[in-house]
Amino acid sequence: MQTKEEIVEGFRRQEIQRATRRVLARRGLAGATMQAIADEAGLAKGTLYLYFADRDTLLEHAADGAFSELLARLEAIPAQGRSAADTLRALIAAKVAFFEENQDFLRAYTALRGSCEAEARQARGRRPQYQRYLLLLSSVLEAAMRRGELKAMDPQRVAVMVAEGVSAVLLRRLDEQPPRPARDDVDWIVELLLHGLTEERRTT
Amino acid sequence: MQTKEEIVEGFRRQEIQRATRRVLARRGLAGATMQAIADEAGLAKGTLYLYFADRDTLLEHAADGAFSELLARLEAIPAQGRSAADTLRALIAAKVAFFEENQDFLRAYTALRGSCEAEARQARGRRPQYQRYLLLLSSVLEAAMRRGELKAMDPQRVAVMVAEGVSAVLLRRLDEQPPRPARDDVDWIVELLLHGLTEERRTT
Amino acid sequence: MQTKEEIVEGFRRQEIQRATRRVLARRGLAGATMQAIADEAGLAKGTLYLYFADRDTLLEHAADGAFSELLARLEAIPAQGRSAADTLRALIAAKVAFFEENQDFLRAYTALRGSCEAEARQARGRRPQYQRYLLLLSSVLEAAMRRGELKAMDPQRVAVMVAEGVSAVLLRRLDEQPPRPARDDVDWIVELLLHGLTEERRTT
Amino acid sequence: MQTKEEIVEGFRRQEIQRATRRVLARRGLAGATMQAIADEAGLAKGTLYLYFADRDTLLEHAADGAFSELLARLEAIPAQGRSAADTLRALIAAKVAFFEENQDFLRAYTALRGSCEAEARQARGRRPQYQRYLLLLSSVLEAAMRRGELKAMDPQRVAVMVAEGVSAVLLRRLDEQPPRPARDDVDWIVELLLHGLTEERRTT
DNA sequence: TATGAATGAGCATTCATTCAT
DNA sequence: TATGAATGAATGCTCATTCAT
Repeated sequence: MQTKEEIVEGFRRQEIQRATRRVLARRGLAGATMQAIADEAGLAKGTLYLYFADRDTLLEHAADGAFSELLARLEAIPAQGRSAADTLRALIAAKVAFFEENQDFLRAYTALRGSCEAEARQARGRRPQYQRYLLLLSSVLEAAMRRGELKAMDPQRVAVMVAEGVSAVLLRRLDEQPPRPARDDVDWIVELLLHGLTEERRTT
Repeated sequence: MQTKEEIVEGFRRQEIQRATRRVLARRGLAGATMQAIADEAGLAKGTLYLYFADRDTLLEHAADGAFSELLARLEAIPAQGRSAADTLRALIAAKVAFFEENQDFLRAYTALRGSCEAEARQARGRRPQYQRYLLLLSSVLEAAMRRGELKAMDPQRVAVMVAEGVSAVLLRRLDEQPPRPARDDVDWIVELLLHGLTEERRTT
Repeated sequence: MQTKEEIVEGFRRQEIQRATRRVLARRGLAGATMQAIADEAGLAKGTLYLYFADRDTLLEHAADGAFSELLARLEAIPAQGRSAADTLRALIAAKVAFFEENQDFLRAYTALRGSCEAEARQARGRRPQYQRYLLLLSSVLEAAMRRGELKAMDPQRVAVMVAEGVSAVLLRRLDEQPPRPARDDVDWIVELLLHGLTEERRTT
Repeated sequence: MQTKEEIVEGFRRQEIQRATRRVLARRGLAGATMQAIADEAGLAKGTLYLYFADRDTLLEHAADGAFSELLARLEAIPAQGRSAADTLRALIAAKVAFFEENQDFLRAYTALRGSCEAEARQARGRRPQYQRYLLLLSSVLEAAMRRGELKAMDPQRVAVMVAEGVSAVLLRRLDEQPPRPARDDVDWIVELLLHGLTEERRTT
């Protein structure tokens, strides 16, 4: 616990990451030049290199930072003593809120996935936040399946589908003009996920 | 109908677009330089500018071309005299096949969405293929709803969710090593979409 | 023999090399930026890269070009039917003239030998002009030794000493202000090389 | 004689110069960044500026330091009561030893001569060690000439030739792989310098 | 004195775009 | 129409130098 320096360094890194996300949001991936980021952060270009090895690394960390925050929020949601439906609803609502708040950044983020370099590194490290997110989802699903609340299905695959489906819907929604309040969609999505499209007659 | 010239021009444009997609697939967005595309197309760099105003335009058209093809395939699927479930299955299967065939290009394509310029233009034009795709989906859904095969829900929103959910799952699946045969997932996805996660007892 | 293009390319390369040598002479190694060289050549910076892969390569070729010219002059000197002393005198005189003409460039050139990259590549290819130069010298010496005109010594080592000694003297002389006419030194150097420092009494 | 402070300062300067030479030897001119030198010296980058005005100055002093050492060794060789041949042999042997010991540094040093700034300053100051070295050599030569041991020639010019010839041979030898023991060459060089290339018949 | 975080000018290099042929 | 040599703006990155502590 080497205080002062390490803490200051941590803050600087955070600030730079935040600035990066703002630039990414405002000007897109191509517009996120080191100069633009430095300006946004109120630092000199060279200073960025004291905290991040190169542009790719910085961009990656900027994304990681955002996803870590989302993960933190999701992991703070207690699953205990709640129905799967409620937990799912809570998780999705949190995600919706997060996407609303970070919509600009997320829009640009999609682009990162196409950059060769970044992807190569990702392929190795496999963005751990994402794995933990899937783990979180699938364990909630699995528990509910074991309790008989949900159908027995492969929880991992379902987790991917839920995660990605929701992300994609939310992401594409960002393109809509004007954006309608995302919160409206939570019930909707949950309903679809739980009961599907078919009108089913339930036994009395 | 201004024959010869226009037709030749059309072919050239197609060829260039295809070359662009191949390069995009092989080398990523950053690697898709005008020189690389020209080489792939067997043309000189300058010639590309006779057919497309600039790089952004070319990239956009290259993407449009691919999506037009997908759309053509989907629109060729007859909805008449089939259950909604079957139609949905057919549509999804076609999409899965398309994603399989174009996986490399699609991987790179995601990156396009981060470029400022392209997005600005997109925001205006709103990629018409996508709109038609949604229209196709939602009309299938709406018809089924009217027939009582599916629950009454807002068909537009559901269309978005289905479209995006499926796309996202398929897209992310491309990162998996080794990729498992996508066809396996069709049933799976259809089941989830139609019946949801909940174990429902159906009336006899 | 693919005329036009290849010839034009050859000329351009020559021009660029010459410009490089002028810049090197005027502003030193550190001052020989790509921009400075481009300006001197009356070209755009980017154009240089059409002819040379990178700065290091350009610098190396610039040097090679100069030495090739020196070598050509030396190889044009006939050794046939002349005394070793005369041939040696002619070779040294030619070298002196060359150093006079290229003094500024040569001053800067010394620096190249310190650059890691360049040296690494040199270590492999061992600057062929230099090898040929040594070969030329040592074969002249060897022939004279066989004829009994010169003492029997290892001609290779002597060649190195003569080559380097003369080069070094001429090189360092360039620093002298004001430079005295180098031609004066030819006799001097030849005398030293042939007879040494000792006052010897020759038999009648 | 302002003790303490001045002495400590002197030591620090020496240490920094030595560190600089080590870095220069190990990493070349371009690799000798202020950071690398500071690390090698175990100091902070900023501290270097307390002892040397800027990088150029430091590099120059580092070189001067090495040459001062060489000069000290050479000046310690007594010329009294020895033949010119012996003295010359001793001087050359000492130089050979010095080149052997400092070969890495000397290799890098050559590069310094290409830097504009350094050269400009050098042109003015004319590296005093070099002048003293030439003086040393030429006075030895002159004395021997006066005693009739050596031919009457311009001792200054001969000194330059001897100094430079030997340096150059030794310097280029550093490039040879594998390096043969330099000591072997002393006799060789002395023989050439004293008696030249010509086979002379000496009177009885 | 000593430090090292911050600076920003400067460099090599790339590549979309133009235009004379 | 087609070409590809030439362009030069723009970018990522380095490193000598400064200065608040």
